[in-house]
Amino acid sequence: MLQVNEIRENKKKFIQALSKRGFDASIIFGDVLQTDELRKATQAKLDETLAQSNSFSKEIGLLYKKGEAQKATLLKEKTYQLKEESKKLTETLNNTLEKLQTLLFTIPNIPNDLVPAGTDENDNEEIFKEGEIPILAEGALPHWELAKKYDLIDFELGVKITGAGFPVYKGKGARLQRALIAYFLDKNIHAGYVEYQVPHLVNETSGYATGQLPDKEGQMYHVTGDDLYLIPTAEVPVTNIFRGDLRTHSELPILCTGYTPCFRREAGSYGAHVRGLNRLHQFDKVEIVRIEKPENSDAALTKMVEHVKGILKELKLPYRILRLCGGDLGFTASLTYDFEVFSTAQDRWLEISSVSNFEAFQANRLKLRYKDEDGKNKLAHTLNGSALALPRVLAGILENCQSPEGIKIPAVLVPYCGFDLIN
RNA sequence: AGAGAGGUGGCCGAGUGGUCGAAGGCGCACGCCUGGAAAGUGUGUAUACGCCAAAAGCGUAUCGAGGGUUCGAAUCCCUUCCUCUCUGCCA
Repeated sequence: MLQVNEIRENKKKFIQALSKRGFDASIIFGDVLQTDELRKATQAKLDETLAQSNSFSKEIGLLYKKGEAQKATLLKEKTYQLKEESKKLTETLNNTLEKLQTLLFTIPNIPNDLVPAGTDENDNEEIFKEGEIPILAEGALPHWELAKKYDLIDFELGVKITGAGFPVYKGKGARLQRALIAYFLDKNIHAGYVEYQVPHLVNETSGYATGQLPDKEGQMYHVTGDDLYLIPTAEVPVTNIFRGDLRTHSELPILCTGYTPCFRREAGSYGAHVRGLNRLHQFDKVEIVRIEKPENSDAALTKMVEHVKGILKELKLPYRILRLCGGDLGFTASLTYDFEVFSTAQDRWLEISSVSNFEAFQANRLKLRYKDEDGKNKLAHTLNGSALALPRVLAGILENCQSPEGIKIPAVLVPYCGFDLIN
């Protein structure tokens, strides 16, 4: 959520920046500023009314003490009108505030200067590429075939138990999953992130605070009996740890990591692109989250990108980094880098990580602030990224590391899973 | 799930209708004292919004949240959330 003051001060700049998303903000900004003016005026009037009524009340109290009940009764009469007025003003104020909030909720974050204009993923900018794309032997298989061949993942069993998109991992498949989680967490901890284990269901307030609600209501599984949502990413519970906090500057930056399963309804897409592990309703992910001072958030994003690069390099997976264009940028993000691993057998890139700076957008909803060096309270910046999402990393490993002898496990994972070959 | 108790500032804790944003203590900050420290002592120490160029200052709101009664609510009433104790259930 943007701050009204920022909109007022940077209206032109923001409209221009938002146009990179294909979002025309000119009308809604006008609405916002107008509504805010009304809010201010109403508030001022209300404050004045209440001030007067407060002073009368004090006087009445004093008069009673002095035993001058008659004078007090006279004064009481005067307050009735003020009361009426303040009731009306309060109602107007509440309506205005609600309207303002509703308006603000529909405005996406301002794209960073680096964000290229564009409408969809074709306009994303490739900024980095690393790792060799292996030349696979004749008859190389996509991961879902490999998973079947080596009995690693049972998709049908998941359908039986739950439904499509809920795979069952088995034997070395399950062990590899567990190894990846442990490996990622260790890498993150080593880089200074503190590990958290958080709830997998969150309340409505948390959903609003990180921006999943109301924007992506349909994407989350809703447990109606208790009015809770299954988390679509650890970002939600982890970031909400800091909801409402007022920290001191010396506490920042705060670095967190956590493993959770992620639940996504993802209605809409069919065909080969959702086969196997490509798109699931439940998958595992290790997330990193940072709370930063505004002046450091750009550098922090770079650090996160470098960190993820380091992991992929160790895994020896061919990958590239994309800078998302305005049209592909998430609602709450200001700048996002997507990591994609190359799936050789499918001959396509698969997204495995998304690293974003949300600047103050989330913090404003979260009311996450810190006291800076001058004692001023400021909104912090929040960032997060996957390090990493499991299924497509697994797909990448299966497909790129396959050989006639079997699947050769990347060396860094061997200590974690306890085997170096799947055959 | 049932019965009871309770939610007050960074923390502890007083406050049951009137100048209460809230006693007192702890903590913290700054100063005094000291050769230095401790002790002692003085001052200060919430957040949001608004007015003001800004500071100072002022106004308004906030004692879990929402609503009500009242001229006036931390204090009374209703709803709701949460915590604790006992009972029940349970990995």
